[in-house]
Amino acid sequence: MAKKPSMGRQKIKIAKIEVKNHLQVTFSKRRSGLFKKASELCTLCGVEIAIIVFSPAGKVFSFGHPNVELIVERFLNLNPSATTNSFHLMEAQRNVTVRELNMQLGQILNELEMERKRGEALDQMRKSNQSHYWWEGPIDKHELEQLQDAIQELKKNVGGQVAKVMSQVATYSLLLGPDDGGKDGVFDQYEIKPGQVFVGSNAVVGNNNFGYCHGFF
Amino acid sequence: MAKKPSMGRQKIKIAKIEVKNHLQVTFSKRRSGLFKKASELCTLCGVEIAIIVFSPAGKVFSFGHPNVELIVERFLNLNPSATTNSFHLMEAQRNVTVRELNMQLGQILNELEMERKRGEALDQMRKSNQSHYWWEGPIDKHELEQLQDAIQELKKNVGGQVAKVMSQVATYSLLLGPDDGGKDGVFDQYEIKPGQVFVGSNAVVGNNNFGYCHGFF
DNA sequence: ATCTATTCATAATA
DNA sequence: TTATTATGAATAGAT
Repeated sequence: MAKKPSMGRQKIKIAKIEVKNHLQVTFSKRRSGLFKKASELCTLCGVEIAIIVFSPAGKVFSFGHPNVELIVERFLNLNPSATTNSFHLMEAQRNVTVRELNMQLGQILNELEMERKRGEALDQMRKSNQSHYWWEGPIDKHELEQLQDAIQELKKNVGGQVAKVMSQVATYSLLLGPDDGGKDGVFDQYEIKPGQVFVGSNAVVGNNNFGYCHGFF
Repeated sequence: MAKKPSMGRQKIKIAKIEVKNHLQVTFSKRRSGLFKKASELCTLCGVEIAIIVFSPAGKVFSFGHPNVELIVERFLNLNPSATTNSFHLMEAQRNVTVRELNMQLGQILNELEMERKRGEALDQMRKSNQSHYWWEGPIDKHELEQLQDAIQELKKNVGGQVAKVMSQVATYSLLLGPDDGGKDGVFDQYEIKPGQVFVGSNAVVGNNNFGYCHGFF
């Protein structure tokens, strides 16, 4: 039997591999190689990495330390640009605004409740005024004072609340800008079948323990 | 001059490099190597990749083809779990909240309107009593009308915003599908200084043209 | 950043 | 997919 000396690794041109089968093999090998390099970088340098790969076959492979989501989240938060950006900014802003609006609404409701109760006094008064000349009788001045105070309060408090709310709304509008209609969700042309989940690492030299990985090896 | 035969590449243990300077050098080299591998994988296999690296120094480096955001977005959309998920939950809750806020607003506005009318009645009453009673206050119809206008404005503006927000949220929820509980936002311990932007690729063998890259080399 | 001597990754093949 | 092996590439250490 003659030896069959493999040609060993041959130099290749970095260009799209056309032979499907060949491509699949190369993809598999290089993907695992890439993930291994990533894990080594994590361990050696104590960095945090996320890698997401969409294969032409429509599979998703990902590697992440400590996990993809965490890193992606961080990236999106501190990278206010493009699509992501408007979305996240909006999120944050809306969050704040809604919360505050809610609080103020609560206050307003309280004010209204108070006003309504005092308003009852007005009703009573008017009723009694119908039956006789109110300015002649021993009118309950106290009630009227209360009512006046109530109105003043309403004006002060509710008016203030409204002003606050309005200014917030104005700010909100400013931040959001003139309703860009906002595009939502991006969709890919692939048929997506999530890769299997892989937890921990094997086949990785060293004592790495990377928590999260899709389609590793 | 005697030759100085370098030891060449030495085998290293895959473990955290402690010598800071050394670590920095290794990080730099391996990061560029990783990105190069990634770009080659893109070209060879026609895949789409995003890599995000948080250095211990708090810098962010990223590589993406066609760009990081697109891929990350896609990943999050088809991977509604963990962190991502908190978004959904938050969205849903907010959806409810906004809806309720809207209702409350409506009610409040109605009630304010009623109170306003009552206030007018009081005003009339007070006017007729003007000459007789000292407790006349500085409350007048005009001010109440201003308040009404303010409320009207509020209704218009806030109402519009709420409607927009709600429709967006609804669309978002639909796209993302049903929620399944999740943890909340994550924050990192690093001081973040975004890396420099790099567009295009150099030092990459072949004719790759990757559109987006942070801190490449 | 540059230079080797080495280790490591992987193309070809089975 | 896994294994083999000869070779191309990446890189640790030093400059």
